[in-house]
Amino acid sequence: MSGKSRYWLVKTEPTSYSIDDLARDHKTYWDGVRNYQARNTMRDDMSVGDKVLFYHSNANPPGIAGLAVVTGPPIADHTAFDPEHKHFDPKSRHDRPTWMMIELGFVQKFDRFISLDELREVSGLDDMVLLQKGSRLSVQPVTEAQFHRILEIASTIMSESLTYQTFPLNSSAKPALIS
DNA sequence: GCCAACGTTGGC
DNA sequence: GCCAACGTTGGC
Repeated sequence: MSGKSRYWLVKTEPTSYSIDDLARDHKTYWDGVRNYQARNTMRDDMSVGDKVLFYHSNANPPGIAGLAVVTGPPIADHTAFDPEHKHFDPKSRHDRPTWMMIELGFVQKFDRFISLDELREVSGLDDMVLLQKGSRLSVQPVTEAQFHRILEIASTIMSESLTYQTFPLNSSAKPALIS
């Protein structure tokens, strides 16, 4: 096992595929990525078990909606082979696929999403790829420290939401650590 | 809808 | 290899 990041962030427009869709499907192929750097990340660096922040872009507000996990290794993105498909790419051939995808499994939907504004405000996340000017990568690395900082924020959010309930706090209601 | 910041394409 | 034109991303 290499020393590369085991934490990632993926972007998706919720109108096309949201955290609720992933919760419903339990897992999904992360197809349609048509950027070489993102492709390389999926092909070369992601492995089953890696932890993933699930980000809603072009949303109101944009932000991290929950957690996912890599459940399937990189394989050819079959949508590139289908001339009828929106993401068809004639360059990609079965014997030498241009585009790859991994499979993602649902872990958790946050009670309240962590908005982009909030991510910019809190400490410890200044270096996140997501927050860099002009950053548009749809699959990007996250450091272990950044990942745990975000779980910390999510955990605070989860306990805040519990204070509105009338029954006793249930300690198991915190975000589950995936390991 | 606007538009900044990229990434890709293709003529040369 | 250069770079202008074009297409896309994604916040606002």
